[in-house]
Amino acid sequence: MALPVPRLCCLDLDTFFVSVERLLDPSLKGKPVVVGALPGQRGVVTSASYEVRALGVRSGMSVADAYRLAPRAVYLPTRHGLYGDYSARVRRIAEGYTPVSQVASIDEMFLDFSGCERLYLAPEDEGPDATIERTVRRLTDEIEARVGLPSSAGIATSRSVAKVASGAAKPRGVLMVRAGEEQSFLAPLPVRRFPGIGPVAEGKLLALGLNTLEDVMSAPLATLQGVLGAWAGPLQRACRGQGGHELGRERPAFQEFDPQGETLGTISNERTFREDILDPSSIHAMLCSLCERVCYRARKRGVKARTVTLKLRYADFQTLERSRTFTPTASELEVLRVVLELLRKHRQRRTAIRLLGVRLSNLEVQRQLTLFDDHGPVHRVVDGVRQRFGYDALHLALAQRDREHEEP
DNA sequence: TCTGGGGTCCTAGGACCC
DNA sequence: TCTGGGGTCCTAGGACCC
Repeated sequence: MALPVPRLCCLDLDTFFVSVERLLDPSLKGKPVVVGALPGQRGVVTSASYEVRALGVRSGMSVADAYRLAPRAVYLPTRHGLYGDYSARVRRIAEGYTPVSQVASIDEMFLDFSGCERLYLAPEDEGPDATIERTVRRLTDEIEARVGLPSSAGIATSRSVAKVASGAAKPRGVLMVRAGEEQSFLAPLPVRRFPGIGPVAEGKLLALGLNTLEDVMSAPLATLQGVLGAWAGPLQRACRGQGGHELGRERPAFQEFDPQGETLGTISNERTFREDILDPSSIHAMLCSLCERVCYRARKRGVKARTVTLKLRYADFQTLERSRTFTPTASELEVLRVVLELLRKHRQRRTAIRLLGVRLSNLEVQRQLTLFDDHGPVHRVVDGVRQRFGYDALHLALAQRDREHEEP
């Protein structure tokens, strides 16, 4: 008896931020829309409608560049905090379809339909592939009907091929790459389309004359290793459609949740100034505000950080990060003290500053709270007020000043 | 009018310990 | 007077993703 064919599905919302903005303002439908920042502001495109993509606008490019290509488009600021609820609604629908799923980002998730063929079998289906394909189509239809958001999906035997397929299916498409057809599907595509190959790896491959994924599949392994190092082998196997778990970047997909192995990740906030600054009080106020923000998030998650990192970007874009590890904390005053020390010690140039950031890492779950062993009465009161009246209800006095530097 | 903000993962060198 | 490795932690930086 043949082994069951794995059926991984990558579900991806089409032009997600633009689609949500259109949901809230239907007059945007059919219009060229760029989400990112207003023209004249510092920012990059975070979502571009198909109308502006036709003009060459791509997510990631500066809004200034986008404006040159599409001056008549509607420009909207990215409203972080608005999109999460829509993402969660989509997730809940999708999770009703398979027992095993994994969230990859705010607009992308993976579903494992392996072994679900019989669950969804319909009389008209011609084989298990047709059953799964029809089911995924039903899922994207349901998302559109109930949430109002268009999506696309790719189905394949491996995670990375499913991901590439979902991109090829857009917009509003479902594309299945059948077992054994992975290589013929990937072969003609440019190398950059494969997940994990970014601008740097692309440049190296092109310099070797490797332009398509077929070139990568058939290149001698030693050649690939010469430019990509240890990653070459797993990449080549993944390009051949072999295995879904070998890529280092891909955490073992669809594993059981393991609380022991679960990493607590990092918490960071950073901010680009509207204009580069030198004024010490503005710098201080911004750092104060960033420390407040990350510590508030840490306390909400019930974690303390052992490592604090300061990020500093000068006007000419030179960027450095300096960190220090010490006893765990989630107190903004302690974090601020460290951050100011790092700044004093490592800020060598008098060049104006473009961006400041604060990151908490090496996170630890807090010990069991007792009456006298939490973050202290001040934090309890502050966090309580914020819970009721919103984050901006209270700030350290110094942080106030920096609010004048933030975008409206 | 160049270049956001939130992440993950990997590498590499040095310190330190056994 | 010379000379190990292995393991772990810390720091800095870079590639990549959405």
